[in-house]
Amino acid sequence: MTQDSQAESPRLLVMEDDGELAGMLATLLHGKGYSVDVAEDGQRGLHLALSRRYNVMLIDRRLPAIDGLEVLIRLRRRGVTTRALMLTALGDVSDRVDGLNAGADDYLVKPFEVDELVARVRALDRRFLDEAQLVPVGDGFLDMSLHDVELPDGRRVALSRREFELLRMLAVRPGAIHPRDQLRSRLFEDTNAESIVDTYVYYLRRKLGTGVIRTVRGFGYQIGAL
Amino acid sequence: MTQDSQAESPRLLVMEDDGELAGMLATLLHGKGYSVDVAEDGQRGLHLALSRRYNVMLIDRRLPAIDGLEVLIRLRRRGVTTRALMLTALGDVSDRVDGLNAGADDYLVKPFEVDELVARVRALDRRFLDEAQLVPVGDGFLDMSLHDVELPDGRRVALSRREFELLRMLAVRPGAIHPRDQLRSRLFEDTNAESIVDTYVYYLRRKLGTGVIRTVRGFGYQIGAL
DNA sequence: CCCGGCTTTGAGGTGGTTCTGAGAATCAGT
DNA sequence: ACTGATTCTCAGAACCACCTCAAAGCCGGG
Repeated sequence: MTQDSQAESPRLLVMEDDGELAGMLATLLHGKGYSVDVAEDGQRGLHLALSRRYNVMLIDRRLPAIDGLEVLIRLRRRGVTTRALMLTALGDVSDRVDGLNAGADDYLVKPFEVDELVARVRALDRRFLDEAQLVPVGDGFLDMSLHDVELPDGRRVALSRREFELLRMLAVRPGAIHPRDQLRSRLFEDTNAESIVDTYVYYLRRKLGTGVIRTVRGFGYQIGAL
Repeated sequence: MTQDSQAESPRLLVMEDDGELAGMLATLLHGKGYSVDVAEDGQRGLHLALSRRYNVMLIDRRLPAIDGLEVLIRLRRRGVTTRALMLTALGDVSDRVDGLNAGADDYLVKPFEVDELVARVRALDRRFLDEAQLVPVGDGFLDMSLHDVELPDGRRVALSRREFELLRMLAVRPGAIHPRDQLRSRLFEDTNAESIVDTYVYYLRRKLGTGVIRTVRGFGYQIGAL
């Protein structure tokens, strides 16, 4: 599908129910070189944020279907670390505090100045790390668009959807330990088997060699670093 | 104060020329568990930020000697990445944009709500903690994210879950004496053996050497502090 | 509809971890 | 130095996390 997503432009997700404002934001940010998706309610926003990768999300505090704050909480609970800029109504301080505690990286009070919005988005975007096309795993590279791995000897091994998702999760934050429970709830939501993660780690190791994914007994799995 | 406040609590640097406000901030944040240094002008602020390590800096936009914005720019140019929260005067939008472009991670408009300041500082601090964090233990370092210890000779020793929990407990408040009963009730809730803590101290000493954890006979164990 | 790959499930084995207890060593006070 | 209390050492057993892998279920393409 999105073959041409080689486009280097940073991706934004705007969750805003006011169509006019949303359109304005999209136009504005597009003009600044961003690729913008718009979700008009929390439901769609949540879905988009889970299924695609964004550099920054703009989330209106109040949204239909699922409230903006709730969307953010669910995303963070699922391990999504995408930078979030929360848009709040004027004057409600506790709202902002709630947003920050829910995992927002910043917020902006409506109505806001255009300059400022752009500056904030830029600031958050600068902090954005991943979203690379080729992510190093072990001595090879995970190709995000082809869903395969290029090994140091040049061989390419294809990954199944689940294998890819698991490896991506690990690879995006190299060095970090990913608790097995977190991996399980994020990747295998409605699965009963306790050892589903283990099994896929096993599959990956069989394909990539045993040196890539490290087990941290009692905690989880880790990639890269050391 | 006491020289042992080394790695104990998160460290903040407040650059603020209004003595009253500075004092208020220091008291407030100290009450929230932070260790706070105050610089009354840009000169000193710059010097402190360069010579010591802080988790978060609060910088007043306007400062004597060297302007706050200028301080931040110089720090960033020198490669200092410490999170910076800029305090700006009311209503000056371009000021804030300048601040963010200069490398500020966030800003706050004066006058501000106390809750909000704390929430912002917490948010920034959390971001800081996510990036590794090494806590000194003896002559080595406890790596909080990797759950292991880096010894002075470069060797790394892995810790089991319990070993890690115990060592972290001791390491987080260096110099403090941790009563053995307190350790036992917190770490080994449902365990019968009276000497379970002793055993794990033994395991740790075997891995880290005998000089790291000190026994305070009749009371408990202690780490760091001479 | 049938085939082949993907996903899920669970059983069995392995080895590190945790708990337990008991004797040896050490310490503080007399 | 003696003595009782405290701490250290350590090994064995129970436990549990993890690995391996086969088989059954699922789903989509031919």
